[in-house]
Amino acid sequence: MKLPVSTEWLLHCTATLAQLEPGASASAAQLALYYDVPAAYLAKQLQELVKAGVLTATTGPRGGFRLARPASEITLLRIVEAVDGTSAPYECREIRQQGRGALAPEECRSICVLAEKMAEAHEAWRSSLAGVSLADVIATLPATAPARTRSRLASTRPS
Amino acid sequence: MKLPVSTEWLLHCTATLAQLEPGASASAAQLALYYDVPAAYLAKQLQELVKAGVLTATTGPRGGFRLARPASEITLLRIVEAVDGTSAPYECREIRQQGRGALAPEECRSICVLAEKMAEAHEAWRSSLAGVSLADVIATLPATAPARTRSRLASTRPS
DNA sequence: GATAATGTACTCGGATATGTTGTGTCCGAGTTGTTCTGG
DNA sequence: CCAGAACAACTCGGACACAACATATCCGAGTACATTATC
Repeated sequence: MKLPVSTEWLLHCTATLAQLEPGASASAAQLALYYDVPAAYLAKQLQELVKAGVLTATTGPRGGFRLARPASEITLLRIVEAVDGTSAPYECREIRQQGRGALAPEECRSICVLAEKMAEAHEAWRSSLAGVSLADVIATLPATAPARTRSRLASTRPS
Repeated sequence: MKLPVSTEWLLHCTATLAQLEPGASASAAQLALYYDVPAAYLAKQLQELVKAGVLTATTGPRGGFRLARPASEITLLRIVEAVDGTSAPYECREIRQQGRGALAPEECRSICVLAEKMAEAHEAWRSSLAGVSLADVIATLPATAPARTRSRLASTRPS
């Protein structure tokens, strides 16, 4: 069970975008320089966030990505699931109905206990992440952080 | 973020072993037939559980695997982590200290907020699984289940 | 008949191929801001 | 000086290789039981 490395990139990138002035945007190249990560791959992942409705993208000069919603409405869960997918890590394939020990179908009307417990654990994980928004994350930073972030990010803009 | 398919196999296999009489054991080949899964691969994974101290193995005829501890002391977390490893799915690589936006080391004395929240979510997941033991799982089964499991499992023994 | 040696069948354990998914890269379509030319 | 058109640079978006891990398989080392021969 391992999350893609790009998960960290996108969590930080969205947190960075949340510190921009309303209406401002940053390009994939800018963010890649800001964190020293592969630009093309980062762009590919940012597109996933666009599809998930977390970000919006504008093409052309001065374009880039920005938050599609207020930071307070974007949870860490939305971001993580946009990158990694919404499927649960444990997938019940009903092996209790296979092989010599196969149970009768009528005995399997209720969900397998093991699958249920694994699903509960996954839900606990989801709830934990759903309880934290980007606004919460920004709130923990020093008051001077957003201004510095904007300044340093602007220095990565070409020309 | 995806758990190996063998996770389901081993959860069911350990639950099956928990239904055996004290001292009895089942071989990898038996369990493979019982659930209709690849025997060699299942054996490989069962070895991981032995290394993790969840099971003990005895070689030779009438040998096989059995629980190394009482079922009440074996949590689902132990089993899952024995199969998949104990490392957290989110690995913080401190990208906040890289690139143009790199923070000063003295600003990074405390853990990154994002890494902290991801770790909390993982801990919620672990706690959920740590709260369920094999004994709890067995307790939810009908009272007639263990006897039937033993009977069907015995039918997979060779000769 | 009891005992000891022998053989056999079964068991785990580790070393070895293959497929799928994450990782990384590249190039093309589209849009915006700029520049140049003509009125 | 102003307006319009052409240009150029920057942007996203999707299509194309590479690598690592899960999956699947095989064969060898070791052990306990059953058998057999001997005393």
